[in-house]
Amino acid sequence: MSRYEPKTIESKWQAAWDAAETFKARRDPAKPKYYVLEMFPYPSGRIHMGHVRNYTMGDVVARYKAAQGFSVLHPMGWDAFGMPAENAAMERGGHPKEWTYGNIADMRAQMKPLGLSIDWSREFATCDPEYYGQQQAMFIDMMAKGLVYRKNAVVNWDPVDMTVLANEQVIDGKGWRSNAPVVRRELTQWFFKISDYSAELLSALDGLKDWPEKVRVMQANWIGQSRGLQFAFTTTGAPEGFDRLEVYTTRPDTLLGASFAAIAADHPLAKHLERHDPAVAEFTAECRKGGTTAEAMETAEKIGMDTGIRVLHPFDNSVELPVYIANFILMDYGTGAIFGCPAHDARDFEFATKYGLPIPVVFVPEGAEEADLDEPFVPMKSERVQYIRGFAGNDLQTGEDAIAAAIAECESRGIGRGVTNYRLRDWGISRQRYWGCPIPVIHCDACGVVAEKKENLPVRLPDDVSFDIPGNPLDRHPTWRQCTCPQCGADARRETDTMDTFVDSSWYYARFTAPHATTPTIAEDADYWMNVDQYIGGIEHAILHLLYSRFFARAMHATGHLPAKAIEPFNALFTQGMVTHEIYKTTDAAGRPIYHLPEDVTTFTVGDRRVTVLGDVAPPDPDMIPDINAWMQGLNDEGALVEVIPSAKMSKSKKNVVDPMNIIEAFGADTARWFVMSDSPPERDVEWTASGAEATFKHLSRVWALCSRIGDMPADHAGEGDAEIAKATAKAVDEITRAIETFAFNKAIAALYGLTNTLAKANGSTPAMKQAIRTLAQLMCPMTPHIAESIWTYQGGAGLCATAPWPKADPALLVDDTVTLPIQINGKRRAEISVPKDMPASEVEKIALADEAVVKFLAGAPVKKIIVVPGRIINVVI
RNA sequence: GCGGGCGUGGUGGAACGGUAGACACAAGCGACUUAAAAUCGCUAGAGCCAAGCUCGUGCGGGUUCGACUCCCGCCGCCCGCACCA
Repeated sequence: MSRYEPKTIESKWQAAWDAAETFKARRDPAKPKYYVLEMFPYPSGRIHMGHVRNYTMGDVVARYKAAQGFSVLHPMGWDAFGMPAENAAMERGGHPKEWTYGNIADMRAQMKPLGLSIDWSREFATCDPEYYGQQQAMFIDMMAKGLVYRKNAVVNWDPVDMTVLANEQVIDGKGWRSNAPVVRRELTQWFFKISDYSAELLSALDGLKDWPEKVRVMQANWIGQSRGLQFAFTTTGAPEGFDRLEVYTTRPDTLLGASFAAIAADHPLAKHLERHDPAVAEFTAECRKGGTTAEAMETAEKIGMDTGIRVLHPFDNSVELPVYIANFILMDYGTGAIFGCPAHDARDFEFATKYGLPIPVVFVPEGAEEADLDEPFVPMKSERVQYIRGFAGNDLQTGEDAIAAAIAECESRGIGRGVTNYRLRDWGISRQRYWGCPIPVIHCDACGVVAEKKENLPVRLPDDVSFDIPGNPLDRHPTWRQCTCPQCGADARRETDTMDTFVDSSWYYARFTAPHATTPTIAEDADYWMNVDQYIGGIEHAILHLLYSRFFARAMHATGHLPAKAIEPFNALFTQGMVTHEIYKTTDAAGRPIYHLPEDVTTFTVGDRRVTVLGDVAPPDPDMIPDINAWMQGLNDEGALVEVIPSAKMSKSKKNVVDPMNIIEAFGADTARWFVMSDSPPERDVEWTASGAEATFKHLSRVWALCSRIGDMPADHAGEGDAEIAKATAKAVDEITRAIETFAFNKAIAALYGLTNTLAKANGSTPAMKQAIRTLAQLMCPMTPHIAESIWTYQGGAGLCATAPWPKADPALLVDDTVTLPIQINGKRRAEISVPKDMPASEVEKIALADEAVVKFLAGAPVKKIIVVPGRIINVVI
């Protein structure tokens, strides 16, 4: 066996797998299926280390499951619509389509050398008309089911780029690209009725046992269920049509602490008032102005304006409360109107203090007397407090109990009703962009808004568009909008909004089960392959993508495109950590930071100091440096000394990136794959270090050398220790199997190091050594499939290692005949003994007490108690 | 503010309530070499320069024969949400 040359063997085995169609997913009723999916990439043009880590994890699972006898589906595609393609077209010319498909080709070419066990025959991009046409068909089905609707919504509008911006695209109140002040504008937008499923999306989280707790909690918070009372105040002095004011509260128990009511600036009453009163208009404009960012919200002062309108307290019509318009009331939560209870709500307290409103106390801490408050008293709802102004019992009780009693009491008095509210709002999917899935509807003067006929799908994006003028090219296309009404046949106009790209990624997992079908899915395929057994991706998609996918699967079931079992599409979810790297920084004369790529710096140790300098410099001879501080100061004065900032997510702007292609070029894919799986647990961040990558390559070279050495052994070499080798191998099989099952890839790799070290030191018989290294190859195969194939073949393994059944550990080899038991005296380890594994406890006890070291420690003291945990430990208490 | 998570050698990290620090990186020493690289071997939590002992998993308590692990209270860091009535 020659030297370890990853480049040669990796392309060789990739070709062999291709030729054998090793990874083609086949519907095989005789086998259990396993569907493993990594979140598909956006085709930016370059793969990065995060991709390598994500896809390697999926690949380990896929290859392992295949070896376990599952029929595996492991596909790959492209989340290909979206703004960057249009931005590129605006900046550099060209067409988003060419840019996108060019990037896909580039990225595919970068991914293939990783040797992933992907069924490439199922590949698609969401911008393929065959894909988005089926998405349009489902949109039409969803319209028919009432899951789609249009309404006016306030959006962030960029007046220069003439487009709607997402909240994340608004920076300091300005458009992220145009830098123009963003205006709030009301547009008619398309929505999916995800709110129909709020309760179910929440309750079904409990069933997702194999999802990270963190993600379930984040989703639950996002859906934001609350239970409260909705009721109407009677108003006085209000304009016609506003004689009642509906409010929602989660604290109806504090109703007798009400001192004012407040409405949002966008509340219908406020809007009515602003039309007739310039002062109100000025105030509501002020409310709307504030930034939408979190910090702006945080620091914004609470302001209000007394409308002069009064509401009557529902329990006592002689009590009148003023109605304010206030900037901290949100129109799209509850009813957009509240009653304020300053004593028990921080915001209401701040507001009441500012405007000199009364602060009536409803309850006090257990055992306390009523007193004026310097700050609001807001206990946990589970805390017991003494009610003073309760109306459903002035007892010592928890807020929870009081709220339930208050709702019941109000309902019986005919004041309002108990209501469950959700923060989750309907999903606005309209985008005024070109590079997205066209919404397949038609506007007809006679018939209104009508769905396109399915036989006319896909509604294709026109190719002849330009991006030299801001705005949506579909709007200004000379002919694309022209069409005929599917209902009456008259001339009509196409919708020019396209869908949010989150729609594209909300069902791609289902499409992979039948990627070329002329319907969105095919029942038999979806039935066989769904659900995704293991989904792997970044935590950044914990909320939106996963929640939308859960909704979409339900919508697909409701429209007949997925079986009932698939309404929760992802059985298990794993969120992997990031790949991080140190950041190398110097500063220019003006003190501005300059960042440097890892390959542009050199690090060495001088004494106990780690020094990083610019350039490819040879390490200095430590003896030549009499004064390290002076020497480093010198480097600093030259501008050569680099500041090392602790590891952070790889990002282009900080230049702390390592290009996977450079690593594959230098060390091969197996090294890259092994390294990203080693050391750190997969859910945590892993730090990429040059020395680590190099060390990995050295290790693989050692395995190669070991294989070579075993290959050179004479066939009749007897050696010794075959039993120990078999045991070590069995233990490794057991350990690695369990590690992979539990996503503890770092532990699997630690065990692989262990077995390799054992074999390197062993001197077994030739057949025993060959058997052991073949097993080692199989165990390595999920992480480093190429070198595994080479070793497997070289050592006489039959067929491909990738298709060989996973090794099983003989249980008899996993238990040792004798065990070493530590002996503790009063919980401190003092000695150890070796005993046969099934020796009765009483015998063990005797031997332990007779042990020389134990006798010495006991020094004749009486033994109070002795605990023998079989096979584990002995503890002597004196 | 609310919610979730984490704190172990120089570093990444192991450890069903049962020998803390597996495995690896970095480091040091040695062998081979004219030399270096590569390779191989050894050392390594801290302290008492050794056998051995003492102390050690953020801090303080508790439960237990026994606690990195479980419970209570602090401290620190990370992440998510955030004017949600």
